Amino acid sequence: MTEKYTPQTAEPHWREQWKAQDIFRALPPAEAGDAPKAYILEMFPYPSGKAHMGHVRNYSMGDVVARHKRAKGYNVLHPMGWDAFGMPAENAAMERGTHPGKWTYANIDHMRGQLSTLGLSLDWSREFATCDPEYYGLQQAAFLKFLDKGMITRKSAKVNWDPVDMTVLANEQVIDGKGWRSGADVVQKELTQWFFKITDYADSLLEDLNTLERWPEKVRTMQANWIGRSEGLQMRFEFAASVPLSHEDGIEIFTTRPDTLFGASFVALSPDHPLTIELAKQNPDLEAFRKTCAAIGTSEEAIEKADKLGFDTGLRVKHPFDEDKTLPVWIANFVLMGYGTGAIFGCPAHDQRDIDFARKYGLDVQPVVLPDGEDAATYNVADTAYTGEGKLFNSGFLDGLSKDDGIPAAIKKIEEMGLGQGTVNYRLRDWGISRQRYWGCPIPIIKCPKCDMVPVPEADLPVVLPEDVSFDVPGNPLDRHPTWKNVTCPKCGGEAERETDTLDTFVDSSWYYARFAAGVNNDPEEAAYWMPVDQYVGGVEHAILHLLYARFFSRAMRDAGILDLPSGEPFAGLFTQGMITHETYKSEDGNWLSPDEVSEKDGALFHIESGKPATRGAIEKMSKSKKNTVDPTAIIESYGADVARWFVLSDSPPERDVEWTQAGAEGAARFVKRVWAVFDTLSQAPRDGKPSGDKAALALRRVSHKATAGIDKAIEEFRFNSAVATIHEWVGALKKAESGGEELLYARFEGAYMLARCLTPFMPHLAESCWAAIDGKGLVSVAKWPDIDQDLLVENEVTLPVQVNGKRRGEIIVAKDISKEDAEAKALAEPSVVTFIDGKPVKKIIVVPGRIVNIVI
RNA sequence: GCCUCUGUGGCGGAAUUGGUAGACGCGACGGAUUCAAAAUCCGUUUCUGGCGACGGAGUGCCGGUUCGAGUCCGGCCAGAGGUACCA
Repeated sequence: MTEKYTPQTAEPHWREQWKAQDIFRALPPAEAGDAPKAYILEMFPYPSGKAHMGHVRNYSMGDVVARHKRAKGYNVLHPMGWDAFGMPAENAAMERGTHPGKWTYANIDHMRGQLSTLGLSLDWSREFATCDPEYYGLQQAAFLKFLDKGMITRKSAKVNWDPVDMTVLANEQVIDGKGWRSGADVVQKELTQWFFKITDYADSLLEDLNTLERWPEKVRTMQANWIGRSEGLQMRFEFAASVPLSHEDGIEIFTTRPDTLFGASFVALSPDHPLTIELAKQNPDLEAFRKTCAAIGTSEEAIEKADKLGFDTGLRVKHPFDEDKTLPVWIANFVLMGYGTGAIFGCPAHDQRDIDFARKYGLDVQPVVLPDGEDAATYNVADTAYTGEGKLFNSGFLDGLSKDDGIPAAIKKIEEMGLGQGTVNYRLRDWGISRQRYWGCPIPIIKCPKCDMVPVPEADLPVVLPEDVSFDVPGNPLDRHPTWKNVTCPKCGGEAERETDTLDTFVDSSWYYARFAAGVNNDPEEAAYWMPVDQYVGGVEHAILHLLYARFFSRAMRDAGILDLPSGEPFAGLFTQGMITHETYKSEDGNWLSPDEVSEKDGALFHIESGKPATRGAIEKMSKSKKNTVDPTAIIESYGADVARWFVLSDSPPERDVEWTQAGAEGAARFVKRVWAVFDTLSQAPRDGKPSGDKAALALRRVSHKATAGIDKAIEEFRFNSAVATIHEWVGALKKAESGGEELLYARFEGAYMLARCLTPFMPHLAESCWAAIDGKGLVSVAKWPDIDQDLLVENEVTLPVQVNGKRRGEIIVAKDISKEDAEAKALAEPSVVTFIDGKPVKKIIVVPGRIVNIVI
């Protein structure tokens, strides 16, 4: 041992070197030469205050990919910025009286400091925050372009309204129907709001999922289901008797199961259907029913999980195929206004929600699909709807048809009758972007009593948020700001008001990747060069909303002529990572305790400070409220950034959750020492050598070359935990080879020379120190990935397991290319196998070359 | 509720295309070193029967396909993520 490795001094040293030599700056297209480009991006953080271990994991993974690409000769863009608008800043303003901007920028400064200690190979020159006026000004310009191109519309939508705080609440701020601060009953309020017409892109967003080969299958499936394209029938049920209503023609419904029309037993309207509203004006009981439904909430989850509620309007409609039959019209809380026409027909026998409803309110249940093997005379449906395949019966002209044939037949008939037509429907709704909040991007619109909605002239952009606001009074400060709000109309010069709503923060994160790509000069050509992102990395919780919005926005930017991206797809490769979890503890009185406030004595847990008993809770996602967060800074200070990085990349596969443990961190620290010990003994090692016949040397060289190939592949396939395991084995092999002949020592040096470079993506600081210890040229962070001798990867002998009736009974060592016959013969001669065959006749022998021999008796 | 995913030793997990289940790490246990400890190094470690040789069982549960299933199919159970105003 010559020198001890101390991360506390080595890590800052190397970071200074990287900074001084500016090695992580992406080259402009003109300087890149033949190097292919690689745009590596991790989802940028919300500056909530402190970086957490989830950030460490996310950015460590991205950094592995970025550093690996760089070593493979790519021109890499790996930027970082801040998703800086959002509710927590306003909450902080209300709680502490600071300005949201001040709070946000202070957080950014702190978190930038934390992230920079991780040794990430980031190009900081492109950094921005979405709350920078330069950024949101461009966003406002894009908004106006979209408006001009007809991609934006205004319509009414519901919000959660807190009548005490006089403010709009997010769904997560509504707890059991009450406002989180005021505790008041939340009511629903209709507001006219701005919408991006994402539904115009529904087909493109759905179809192009097929082109995203480097996206996880599950994300594509989730998005496809979210878009929810379904072919069906939109048709009218005519009223049985004429009614004094504006909807005198009847009720338009949408169905995906027109084949079951003969099983219809009711028609149901959404509580928000225009007809419902009209009827409620004449009927106080119905109005009361609507209020009951509204109290359930606006989230899909709340509506779907609520008990089925119905209200009989007393109206009746005609069955389209049976003149003698009429159906009752109900209002039902499970019918969503946002989907289809806001009205359905109910076929209880073949739809679970319909049967729940029918059983509750005593409505008819008429089966019309007969499962195979059932008797038409006796078949019935109890409380579980039958949704499977079968033959239609009790269905007039549809009798005997399958579901797939019955659907077009029913549609054809309805079309001939002039009652409706086959249509395509989407679950996807337009994207509501208006928020009644201060800390967001102002919508660049001026509301003029004469000219209506007037875009802010381009020369007046950005519309900057006013600084002089207070949060003493609830509600949106923009709404009561005297000078900012009141302006003159750019069109007529008359008195007018600004739109005081701001944009949904999802808008900010829907195009930041393009802003990074465009570089400091916001050059469209540079954006075209870097786009699309080659590898995007982030949490799986964004699988639907953020990723769908970003896919929409890049298409909209393309079609508005803002971004040159023919495919419209922003992310060519996507990886979704799991969360970091940690153990939780609770005190006697049920309060959360941080794990280091708890100790164990004689098998019992207790709170150190009070001495009172404590209990261990579940292992959960790290969160402040559960007091189970681990501060990355403390870890970095005591163990070094490499240890933190190594830990979050070890053990768990990247897509799965990983539990933070103290023991795991210590294990990582121990490994750093082991690696250093290998390099520390190499200063005297021979630098030159030749491949030779020395057995031990050859074996070690095989290990090194195989490991390098394995790590290379593992990184490309996002199996960092496998790469870590391989590095462990490799270091173990190098360590064992400490003494030996000249040839072995050379093989050891060669291995170390390769290892330093393979280690760089994972533990870049340690790798630099190792590289320096063996006189590597320059910085290892810019060294090329090691070359591999392919000959060393091939084994010529393999061990084949031999099974008898599928159970492993022995093994044989054979040449790699042994013939089936020889393998059979050798397997049959193996003594342990012979015992099990026990003289019985062999029925069959399966030989899978290079894999296995199975003898069936 | 609905959509998606996950489930393997004491723990995190590995297992290529259906082909030796438990790589690698953590922990635990035993040993070496040490006056002692820390650190380090070596060994054992799925459960179970057996002194042993060697068996039996085993990848959330129930069933199926196959020469062969952690992997494929059907049905359950449990947990996680999303559910359109958290980011």
